[in-house]
Amino acid sequence: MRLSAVKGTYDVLPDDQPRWRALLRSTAEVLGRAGVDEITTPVFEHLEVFEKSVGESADLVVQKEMYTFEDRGGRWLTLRPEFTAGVLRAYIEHGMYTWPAPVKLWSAGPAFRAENVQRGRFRQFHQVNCELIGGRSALLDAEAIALLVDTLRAAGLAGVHVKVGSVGDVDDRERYNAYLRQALAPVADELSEVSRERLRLNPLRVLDSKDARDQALLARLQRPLDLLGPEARAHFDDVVAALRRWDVPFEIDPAIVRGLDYYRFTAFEVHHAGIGAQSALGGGGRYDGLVANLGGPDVPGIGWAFGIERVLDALHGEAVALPGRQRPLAYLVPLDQEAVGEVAALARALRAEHRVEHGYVARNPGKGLRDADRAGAKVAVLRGARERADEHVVVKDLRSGAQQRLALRALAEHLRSVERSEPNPDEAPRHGPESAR
RNA sequence: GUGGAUGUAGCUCAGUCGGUUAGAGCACCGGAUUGUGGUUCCGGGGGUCGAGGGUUCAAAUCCCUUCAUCCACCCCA
Repeated sequence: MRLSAVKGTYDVLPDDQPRWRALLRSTAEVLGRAGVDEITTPVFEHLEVFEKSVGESADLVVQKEMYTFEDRGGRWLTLRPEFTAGVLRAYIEHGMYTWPAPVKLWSAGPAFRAENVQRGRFRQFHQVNCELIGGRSALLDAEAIALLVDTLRAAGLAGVHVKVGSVGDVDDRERYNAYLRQALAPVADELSEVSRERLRLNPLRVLDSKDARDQALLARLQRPLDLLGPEARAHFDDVVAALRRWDVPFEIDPAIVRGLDYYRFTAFEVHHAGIGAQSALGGGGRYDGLVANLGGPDVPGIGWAFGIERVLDALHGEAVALPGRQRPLAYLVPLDQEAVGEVAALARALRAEHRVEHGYVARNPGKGLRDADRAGAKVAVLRGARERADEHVVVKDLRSGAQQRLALRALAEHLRSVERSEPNPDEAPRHGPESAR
């Protein structure tokens, strides 16, 4: 049987690479200006890193969807299903709690979950992750949300919908769960099967129901936001005030819910309408207590992640112009055997400044120009016996068809002027978050 | 784990009352054009019709099984 990529994995082909690079470049720019430094952590960690991060309530599902294996040394290792746990492990391991707070870190790379695939959901997927660690201020919550929005905008996305809510503290959550059980008990028979099951296992998640009748029943109920304690309420109000002051567009979602229970206070999601059922581009929240769970000091933090595949999907849907594969400025055609070596040496010199390709076997001009055309070059440079006689090359502009004989030593300057007159789109400066607004 | 749709050339697809050597467009190679490309014209290579089994004189087509892909459910760090 023919070999194929593993289910849920895929290849990023050359034509797609510039889109990835552009997204990561603008991300690094926006986050860097905000004082967020990049950190790269391993793609696998000790199983315990993820076990401890999800805590006791480690949903069986969550465990089941981790790629865990035993290595030859008998260590139980897990391919990261998310970034936060690994980044916090590094934060603790390197004593970053002694650095001036807050410590701001971002990362990008693959993550792995053994899920069933559908649009926007893969088994190896890629995320950009950002953590602001070591501060309780609501300004950090607002900054995190603003950075997520700014990053997506800098990537060129317009149609992002930001939902902000709060899951409160531990007491708030317990209180709301109790309220839900009590409020829904009388109408349990009218709930969908899925929601009845959720009510039993994890009442909060009933709020996520996609069933219209469920939502009708829920409409009369109080939302988590309505039952927040005074501390969480004040924190949330501060976050909202900061976002409004900064003109960050968002809507309050009083029913926002997180699957894992390490989240405290602020929770947020960013959605996009054009990417199918998995409409979340990303999301995040505050996780006071997580660092302590992982064996570090009791340091609070807030973080988010977005899915690179989903953002690229959304960009495609918005028909945002994205760079394609880079094309050579010049393609050098050897017209005889001796010229093969000559153009190779010439290309090597010209590559100090430009993308230059060349043929590896002697071609007649017809074939050679076709090669140059297919390579997508702006100009073709021909070299054969006639040119060798007086140290010239023939330079042909493949767009206009204009052709000239040029002294070999004048070629570099000529190519420079071609490049100046029509810069490669991939090298053109991209707009920043300001111009995207 | 569940449901639906789809699997035919490198890519996008046509081809079902079962009936010659299975087609198109794009891509690729060659020629028209042995020192001038991209347009055009002519020609060519390329197929276990996802796989296995069955029915039939005859299967891409009908039946069974299986695998894969996509979308959705479930779940969602």
